[in-house]
Amino acid sequence: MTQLLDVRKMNILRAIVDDYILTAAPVGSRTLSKREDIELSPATIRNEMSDLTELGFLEQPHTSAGRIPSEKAYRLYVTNIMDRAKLTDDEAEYIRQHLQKRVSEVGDVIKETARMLSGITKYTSIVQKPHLKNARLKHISLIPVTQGSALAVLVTNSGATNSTMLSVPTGITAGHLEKLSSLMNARLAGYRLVDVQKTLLPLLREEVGEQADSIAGMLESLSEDIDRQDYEVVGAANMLDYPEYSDVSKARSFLSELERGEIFKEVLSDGSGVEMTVRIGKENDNPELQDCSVITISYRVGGEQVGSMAVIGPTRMDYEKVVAVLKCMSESLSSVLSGMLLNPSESGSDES
Amino acid sequence: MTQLLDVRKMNILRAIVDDYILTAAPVGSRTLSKREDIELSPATIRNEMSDLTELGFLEQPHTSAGRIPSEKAYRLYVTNIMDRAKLTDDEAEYIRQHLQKRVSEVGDVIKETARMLSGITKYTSIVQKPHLKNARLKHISLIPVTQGSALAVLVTNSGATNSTMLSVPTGITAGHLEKLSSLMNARLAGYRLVDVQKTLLPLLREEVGEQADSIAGMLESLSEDIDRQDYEVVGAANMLDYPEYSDVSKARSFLSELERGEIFKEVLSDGSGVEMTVRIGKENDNPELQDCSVITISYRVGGEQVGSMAVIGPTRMDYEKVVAVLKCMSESLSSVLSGMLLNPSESGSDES
DNA sequence: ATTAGCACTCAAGAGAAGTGAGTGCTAACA
DNA sequence: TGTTAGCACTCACTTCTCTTGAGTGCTAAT
Repeated sequence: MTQLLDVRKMNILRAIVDDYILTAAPVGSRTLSKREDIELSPATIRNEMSDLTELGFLEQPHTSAGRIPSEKAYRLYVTNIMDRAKLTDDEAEYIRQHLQKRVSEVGDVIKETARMLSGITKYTSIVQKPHLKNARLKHISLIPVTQGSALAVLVTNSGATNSTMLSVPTGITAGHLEKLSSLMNARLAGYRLVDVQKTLLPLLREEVGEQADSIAGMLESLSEDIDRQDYEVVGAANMLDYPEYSDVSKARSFLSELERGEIFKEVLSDGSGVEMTVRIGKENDNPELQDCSVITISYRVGGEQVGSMAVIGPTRMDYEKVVAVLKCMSESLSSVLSGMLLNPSESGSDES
Repeated sequence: MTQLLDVRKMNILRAIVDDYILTAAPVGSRTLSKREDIELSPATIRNEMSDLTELGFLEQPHTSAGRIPSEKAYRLYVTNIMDRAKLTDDEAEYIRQHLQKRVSEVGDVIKETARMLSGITKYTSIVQKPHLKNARLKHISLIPVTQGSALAVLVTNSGATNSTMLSVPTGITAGHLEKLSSLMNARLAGYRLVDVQKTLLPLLREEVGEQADSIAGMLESLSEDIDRQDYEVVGAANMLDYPEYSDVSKARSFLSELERGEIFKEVLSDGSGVEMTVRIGKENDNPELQDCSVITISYRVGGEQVGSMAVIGPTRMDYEKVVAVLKCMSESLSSVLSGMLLNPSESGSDES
């Protein structure tokens, strides 16, 4: 798909991107010619740079400034480093170790993942909590709380749990609840929650007979609860370290947008099945992200994709590092969660 | 306790504080003399300002600038507006309405409270989720999840619930869990959770006999869970709107500190029983808050204080508004939560 | 006791000049 | 023909000086 650049142009382009990622300042020909890996005179480099500009890989803020990479250049760059990106064994080990220290609650592991992700990359990280849609219902309890409310506790076969408050209509007694929950266990256990939600809950409504109407609302909010998605965001403040956000009002609008929370749906949009996606600058729909890059990767529990995580940084982010860290983090989180949820006594990547 | 300033000085001081809160710029004598509520010549005002400076209520950034209020001045100011601060009925109604729209989960109500708090004040808000310490245990369920883990669900007599994952040592069967939970229900129900945690859980350990050691860990993490406190923070980005934080590095360190989360303990420190506290500038221990003011108020469920909320803004925050909003918000949240938890079918301020 | 008048201070803004990193083009060179 | 040295040119940035104006304190008059 790409007009292949000759080796020399490639080298120069890569050098420019590398340098710009580091310094955020336009790169000039003399700077490049001083590098060890480029043995050309400034003049020659200028000629090549001129070509690269014409081809759309470089941009010039103004005549007398150096060049900065265009988004097209980043794209090419990313394609190239994609496979190369890998952490050293030490770093990978560090991540795995740290993640396994916190093996109590799923929520804590997610939080720690987000923390490490932003701690290592120095960018902003978002980690989605595992959703339950594809998990199979193992058990449901309806625990009466007051006369007007009950707690529904879902346990899935992957060991994930979720509880939500239901408001119980007057007229439904504890006895009813007990019957309802055993009916649910009989009918729904073993099915994927997404099926429970879409097809089985409505069916169930028919079956309960007289109280059908009163119970409808409860089933509805149960269904809503299954959809509920939650996120951990860490390191938003990191963005203030980059000259891209030295303008306070820009920083402000970025942070506000993050806080609004609508970003998440976009950023972590499944891309169902795709391992990793890289969105560079304008490739992001959200205007607030148009001079950011977002790299997203999914994670799994027992082979099943249950959530994703992302790193958001300026377009000139250190793609190689971020890609490498994300790969490793996804592996580690997948294995830790699988260990916790499927096989809690020991930590392995066993499937039940 | 205070050397009473004469009426004129008071007026001038109040005018200066008012003006400075609005503009964040040093206030000069001419500006003041133009105000309708002050009928004095600039020169006279200068004399008074000179006195006020000597008394420590005003500061001068440099010779040829106006004056800015000292923290001592804010203290005095706050003392004066404390009772006066009150929302109009419309505003109060608006808050109550909005809060009651979201009556499903406690978590949502807390989140909405934080949102409104920062939305109305334009500062940063922190709202603590209600803690359970003083609630009385009504019921506890231990639900087996996998062979190695179980979910403990606490239900209190106030209707609050909490669930936490426990890792179950090998050798403890579902039967054991069932016995344990009925033992717990028999022994612990009706006691305050703080007592359950401090005295009853350890006692229980003796009673379970042979498995005492294996179960100890579970009881331990149950106890930890009761202690767990959680917060909603909203509007951190608002701070970037104020010239106080136009310096990016200052903004950065503030935001980082917020994200670290240690602030919360300090900010929401109970002050058990105290309704409202105002900490101005250096009165805050945390260095990152030393040019902020923090106003904290507690809220209740059924008369019992169960959490608090705070607004953080620059020292020149609009104290009157913040105090008023917090008062109202505390009332509203208390009544909504009491309604939800104690008497879920209708929304009143009834006690069970 | 208050105020008008005046000299003084000082931060902030507007130009003006200098600096330096960068470019593109041309001509010489291997 | 591809590479490089040389040179004139561009333009953001820094530094400096100058001006402006909001503010002060002090003194003398009301």
